[in-house]
Amino acid sequence: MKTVLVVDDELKITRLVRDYLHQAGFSVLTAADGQSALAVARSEKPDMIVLDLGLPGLDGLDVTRALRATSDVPIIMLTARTEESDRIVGLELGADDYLTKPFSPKELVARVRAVLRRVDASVEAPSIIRALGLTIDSEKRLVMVDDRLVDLTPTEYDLLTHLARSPGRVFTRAQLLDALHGVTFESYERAIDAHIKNVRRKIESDPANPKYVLTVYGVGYKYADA
Amino acid sequence: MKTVLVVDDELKITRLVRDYLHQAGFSVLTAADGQSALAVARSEKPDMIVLDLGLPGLDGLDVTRALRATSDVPIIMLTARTEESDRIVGLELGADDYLTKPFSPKELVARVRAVLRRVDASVEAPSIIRALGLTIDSEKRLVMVDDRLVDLTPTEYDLLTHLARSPGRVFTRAQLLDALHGVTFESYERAIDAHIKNVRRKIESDPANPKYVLTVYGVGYKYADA
DNA sequence: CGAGGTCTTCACGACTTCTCCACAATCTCC
DNA sequence: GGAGATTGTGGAGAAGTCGTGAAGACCTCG
Repeated sequence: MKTVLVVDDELKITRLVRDYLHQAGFSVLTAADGQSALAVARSEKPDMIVLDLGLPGLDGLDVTRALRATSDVPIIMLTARTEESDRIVGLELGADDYLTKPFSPKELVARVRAVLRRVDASVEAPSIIRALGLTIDSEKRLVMVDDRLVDLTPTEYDLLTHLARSPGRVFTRAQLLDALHGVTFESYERAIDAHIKNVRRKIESDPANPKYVLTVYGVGYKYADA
Repeated sequence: MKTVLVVDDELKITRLVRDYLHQAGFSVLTAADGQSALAVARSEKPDMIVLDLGLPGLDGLDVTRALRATSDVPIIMLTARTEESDRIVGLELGADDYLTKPFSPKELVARVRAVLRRVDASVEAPSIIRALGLTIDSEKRLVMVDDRLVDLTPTEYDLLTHLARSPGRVFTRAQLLDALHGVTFESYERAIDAHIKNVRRKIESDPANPKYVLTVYGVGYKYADA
């Protein structure tokens, strides 16, 4: 799966973009300023970066320059309509595409796909996930367990989908919270347990001996892989 | 594969643009003056035309007029920064986008893609949609529910059509706003709720228990699929 | 510039879901 | 088997979400 780093100081925008990209099947990281963008880019090595030019402190052009010194990760720039000269400088620095704000998120997803396709041909997100007895249709947001349709709340759905996308992979509670809320929030990790309980009650025939959503003692949870 | 005709009298520019478009996977034709541009456009029927306005002899606006008489091939205009009035005339004549010189070739490629995507998307849409009890004739913009003709406002019509084109698929409010206006922030997502309410009042026999336009709690809305 | 229709925004109540807690059950390791 | 840590679980209150009527902003056309 491809990872996209989204950098913008407006929470509303990062959230919107994250949701769209996530629904399009990308794994999404976010950062709100230039410093942390560079840090995340270096440690996580995303497959592409969506970068707002108008950042406080280290701005988007600085970030582009810093990145380009060591990497040719594809970059899509977001610019306010008035920053035409910035845009041109950005393209000269090696950005791959740009969008002016306000922009359509659908358009952004299309551009992200287009840029990634240019780099690597295999970028189509499967909208149907199958794992053991489970089938998830992410367009319709339907979950079937052994051909039985299950009714899940939004959080339960997101949690189960996240686990089932990577069967066998173990997630900590912190990672799952992050997947549900985007930001690693100061919050009660054991809220995850409550959602796990509810998911199990709905999909497991014997919730006390789960077949699908398994506990990894001392670490977290995973979806079964065989 | 899509074919693009590039018209410019400066060889340096046609060559640069040709290379970039070619690398982006397009087949490229070139012409250096208005006369030959028209000739090539007629014989080769390119999928889109990139046209410099400042041509010797028959200029870009003349070419646009001549083309528009018989075809609606998408046109992207290239203009010098000073020719603002030309640009406006060009857009009125039916150009699809424009770029001012000097421009970044990457940017041009992005625009070519965007314009082609727009055109393709509108071609795919079938003109009559049937879904459950609903029939939509998108040429006449008529909606029938159980053989009863319903009078919808433009926004209501667009909203319902968007939902009904993909029965069962869940749309977020942001996606629906995007579909209605192409933009999603700078705007109140719950405006969608108001339109949903109005649509339901017009098409549902019991708006409090809708059969067609359904709420997906915590996510958005969908059109029923079974 | 005014009238009619349309769209956006707001505020409130009804409802659903999430979070958090306390305690019980279970697991790990010695 | 026992001690300590970790996880399961029911339930209550907090937080979030949706439906709705009403008010005003915003067209658009005569």
